[in-house]
Amino acid sequence: MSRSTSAAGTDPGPGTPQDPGAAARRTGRPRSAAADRAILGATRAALVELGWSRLTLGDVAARAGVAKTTLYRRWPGKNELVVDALAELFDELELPADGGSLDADIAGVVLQFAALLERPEVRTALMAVVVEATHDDELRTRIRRAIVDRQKRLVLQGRARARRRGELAPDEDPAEAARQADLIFDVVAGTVVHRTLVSCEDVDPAWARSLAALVAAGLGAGPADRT
Amino acid sequence: MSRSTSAAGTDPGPGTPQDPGAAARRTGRPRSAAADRAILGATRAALVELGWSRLTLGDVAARAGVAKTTLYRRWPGKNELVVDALAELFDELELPADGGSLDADIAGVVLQFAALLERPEVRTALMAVVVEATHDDELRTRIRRAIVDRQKRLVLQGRARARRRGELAPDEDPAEAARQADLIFDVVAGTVVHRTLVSCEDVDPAWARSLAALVAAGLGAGPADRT
Amino acid sequence: MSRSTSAAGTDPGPGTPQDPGAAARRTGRPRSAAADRAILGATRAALVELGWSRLTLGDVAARAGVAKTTLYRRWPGKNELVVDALAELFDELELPADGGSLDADIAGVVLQFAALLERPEVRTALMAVVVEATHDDELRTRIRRAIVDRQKRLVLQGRARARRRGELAPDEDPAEAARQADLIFDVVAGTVVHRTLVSCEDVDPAWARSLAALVAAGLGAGPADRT
Amino acid sequence: MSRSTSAAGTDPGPGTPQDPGAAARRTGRPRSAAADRAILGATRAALVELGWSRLTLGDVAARAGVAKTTLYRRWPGKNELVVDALAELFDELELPADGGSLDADIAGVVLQFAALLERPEVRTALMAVVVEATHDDELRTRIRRAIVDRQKRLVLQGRARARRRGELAPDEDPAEAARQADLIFDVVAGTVVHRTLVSCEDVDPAWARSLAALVAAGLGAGPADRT
DNA sequence: CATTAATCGAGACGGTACGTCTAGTCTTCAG
DNA sequence: CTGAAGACTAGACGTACCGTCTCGATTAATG
Repeated sequence: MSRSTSAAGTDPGPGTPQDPGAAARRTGRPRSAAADRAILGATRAALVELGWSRLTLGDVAARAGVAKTTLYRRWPGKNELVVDALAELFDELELPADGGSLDADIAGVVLQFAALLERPEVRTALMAVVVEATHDDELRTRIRRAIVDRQKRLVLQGRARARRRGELAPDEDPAEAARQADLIFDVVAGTVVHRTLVSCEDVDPAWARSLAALVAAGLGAGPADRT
Repeated sequence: MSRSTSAAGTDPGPGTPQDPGAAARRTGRPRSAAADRAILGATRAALVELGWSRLTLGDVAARAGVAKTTLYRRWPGKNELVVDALAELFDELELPADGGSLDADIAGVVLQFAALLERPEVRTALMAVVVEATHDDELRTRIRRAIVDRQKRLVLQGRARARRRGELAPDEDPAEAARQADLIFDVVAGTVVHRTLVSCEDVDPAWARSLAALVAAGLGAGPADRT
Repeated sequence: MSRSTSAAGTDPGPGTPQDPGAAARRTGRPRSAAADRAILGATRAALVELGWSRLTLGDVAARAGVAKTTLYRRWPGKNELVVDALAELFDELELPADGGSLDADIAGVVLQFAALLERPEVRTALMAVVVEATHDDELRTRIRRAIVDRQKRLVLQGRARARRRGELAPDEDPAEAARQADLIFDVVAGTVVHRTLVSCEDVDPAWARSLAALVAAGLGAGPADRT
Repeated sequence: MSRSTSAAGTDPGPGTPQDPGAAARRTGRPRSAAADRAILGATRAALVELGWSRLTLGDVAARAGVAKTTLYRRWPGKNELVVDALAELFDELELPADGGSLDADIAGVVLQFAALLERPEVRTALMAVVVEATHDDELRTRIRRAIVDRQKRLVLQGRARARRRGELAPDEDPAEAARQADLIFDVVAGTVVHRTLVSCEDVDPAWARSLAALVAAGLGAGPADRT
């Protein structure tokens, strides 16, 4: 498990774990790590049962066996809490084993991302916090750091793998390459989200292959042996 | 203005204006059409200022100079009201003038859709109601009818135009064709939404052309027989 | 029942009952008189069971079968609510039937006042609101109007009766008379309160006669026939 | 300073200073006497600023520069803390110098007690703890020992002095004498409290003389044999 | 002098009540 | 019957204190 950002909450100040050697929080009773775990777990469970809009922090606290204050000490509100609760799931995203071709790799990423989006807690909450971030800059950067960047990494790794295989030409203009990677990311993630949330249809392997083919073709990736 | 669906709200039964000949509501004071307009306008204004989650119906009623009762007589709740307020904007979507090629047509649709999504009230509210619809079937149909189908029409019209131009082969398998149209729709709409809401970057013509090129290439639309 | 001040609450504005003929509250649903009664009754019941410091407005609302908002619409807080709840009891104070002598009349007043103070809701709450009024001018005037003046009236009536009987000389200096009435009032009320709350002993007729004798002697009241 | 009772607080068991010879607390760091003083002082200061109901122990601790733990180690709660904070002030009560007559002595006591009650911390807190004691027997005894008995002593001393002067007949029936002393105590203390808290008027020497005259007359203290 | 054990500051913890806000309904009067 | 006004029930909100607890760091008196 690689995340180290979240759960530091409202007032991480000096002394959060990723601040080693610093004059960490010396004094007072330390925060309970068990409470952190219980709260994030309870949040996901409540999302599954109630959905985003019926989720209340009082209920989360009760499920976690924790006082409301304990919750508010760590997160400023529902939005931030849910972002961190989701982030723990996105931690597990990894580039699937090499599928042998760009098509196959993309399809693998699509399926993995879709599997995440089909979890009811993600389905109900992911876009909800994105919507909230519309009017909240801090929340937006929190989402970017905790969730978006984690996904984007897969796109970059996949591109690198395809270049190694010779399916994609080496980057000539780095800015252009970044632009293209961003586009791919928006296409893959956006399409999966739209399919799942707006069109309300499941992502099956056939659909994933269609999308992957479309993207790969759009990238002008010839078959690997074309070199 | 072409819509005729909405604004019938809670109690559409007999008596909606477009229900001629029926034993329409005979008696009592008729509902004020001015109130309808004021409410939908106030809803959009409030969305711009407050965003989705801070929007309250009491506030909308106050802005519209209308009693809460009047509002609840027409719409069952915040979700439905906002869908109708957005729908008025989506009414204006039309397939842009023929750009001469599939690429150009797609880019035109992308830009038009992006222009809508960059309006703050749409940005904040569109996905919000979609999220709410996750647990609400009626709302989902309402959104589909008032918003989604209106967009999808553009995709179908664009495909038809491309086939007339000879860029796309005529449909062989109608089911396959529908599946492809759905994919295109998810790709275009999903990517634009993701770019706008998650990546938080504006859609400029260059980006629109990139996306259009990717989609067109993915469709296997060569410059076609035009070569 | 003579009171007409209370229960108008926070925002009596124009239109409270005692503002007849004025452009009274014309519009909107009128406040429920039943709720008023239920709340004040529930307040007294809760005081009896819980005492002042454990009394919570949420509990009062629940007992009254009323929402908390209904309660806060009428009273700004616990202090004011309790003052009005007590005031209804003090409404019933009246000068006892003529006892034939100043002594007897004073003893009657003492007993009547003591009977009120021995009710558990009064015992626990009366001085509590007085204490709160230490830092709250508005509360102080509310107490004065709703409770204190109602008691003081008895002193004035008793003095008048004694003068009619010839036990007390007619007032020569009105200012001096007022000062004396105030002193009597502080002595009678203060002593009974102190006996009841601080010394924690019941007021029996014998004690009442002792106090009455002391006060009457201090007033220099000869027996009535002394004229 | 004569008090030696308080400050033993929660855990007086073995080890309070006045528990000599016992197997007193032998080991460990002794409690800071400075903290005791700081806490009681901070309590009075906070009472002056905030009044009884807004006084919080967290605030007292902060003012005293002390942790909440330190405070709770010594006193079980707000009530007991405030009683001890007030008690330090009542320690200073003494029977004023002989005024030459019962009247004058009573007036002196009245003025002295009134001076105490006009201190804002006493005004707001004295009756507050009495009210709390309504439902708390332990607190009632604590108040009686720390405050009430200290005042009552003055009444007894004053009566003794008056008897020595010949203004009062020697006690015939001790029970009757006790009853009379209690009455006097309730009259003097109760009246002063009522004047100060309920009527909200200052006690000036003229008023004190009026009250003293009334009480002395009621006691049947003629100028006695002095005539 | 080292040990020992209670104290200290700091602050997290589970609770409870607060007073406010919003949702959606109901009740009154005016047109 | 509509519409404005506003009271109504219900319940979540985020905050404030309570009194307890867990830390690491001081201190005296004891050994």
